[in-house]
Amino acid sequence: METTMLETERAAQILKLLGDKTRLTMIALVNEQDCCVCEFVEILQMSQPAISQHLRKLRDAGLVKEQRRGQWIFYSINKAFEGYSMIKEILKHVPNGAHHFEALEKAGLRIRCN
Amino acid sequence: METTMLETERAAQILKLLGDKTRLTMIALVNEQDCCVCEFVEILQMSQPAISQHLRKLRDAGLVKEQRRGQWIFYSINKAFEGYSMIKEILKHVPNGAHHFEALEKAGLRIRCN
DNA sequence: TGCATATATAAGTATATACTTATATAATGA
DNA sequence: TCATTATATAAGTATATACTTATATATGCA
Repeated sequence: METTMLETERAAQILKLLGDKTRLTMIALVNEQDCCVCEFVEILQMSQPAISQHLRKLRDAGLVKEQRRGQWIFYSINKAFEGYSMIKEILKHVPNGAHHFEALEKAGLRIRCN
Repeated sequence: METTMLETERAAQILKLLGDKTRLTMIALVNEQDCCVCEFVEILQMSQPAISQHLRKLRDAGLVKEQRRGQWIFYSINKAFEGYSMIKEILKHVPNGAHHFEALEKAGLRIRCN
């Protein structure tokens, strides 16, 4: 696994984005699988505009990508992002996002679209 | 090297502290060697109170330790900090602090005290 | 076409943050 | 003891941040 070096200022920008519980959880989630906005809302128990605003920050900075599938917009982690290797390391120290999806599945709230 | 897991909220707190160029540079510096306040001031070209206030945040959170040596107070990285293993990984992606000390040395501004 | 659902954006607001200047505290050395 | 140096703290301020509520946009479906 390669280690991409970042300028200090660039690294600080990325760390600042991750330095918020909501966004850090979001990244842990998309690191597991693609996730649509309404799923974020359900998992994080926050208002839809609040979720959208966090996602915009992550997308604008390039950490995540968005893709429309029908009426839903799915977010995924951007593996081409220059900070991706640092993010992956950070995520090794943070609880995995998978259990959130399992809980959603149990509650029947997981979106399935093709 | 061990990987200490953190709660998401705790990890976010730490990342937020590192999500500032000044503090991230400070951590990169103390990861190399102990550093006193006037050296931080010289290297970072910021006012002494601004430096002290950043150091207080890092110390209060446990990322760094302080130790008085005569008239100087030296700061060092706290290897016993629960987030230390994550920080070490992050620093692999960030420019090393060593060149700053070399520049100080050249300028004759490095403090030597025992 | 028209309504419902999913998402984004805009505007407003309370709080947090990173500085500034002024001052306090602590150690050194004449 | 007094002046100097190193550092911390306090108070003030401008800006950034993370929400809120209201509204706009886009898709799907009857």
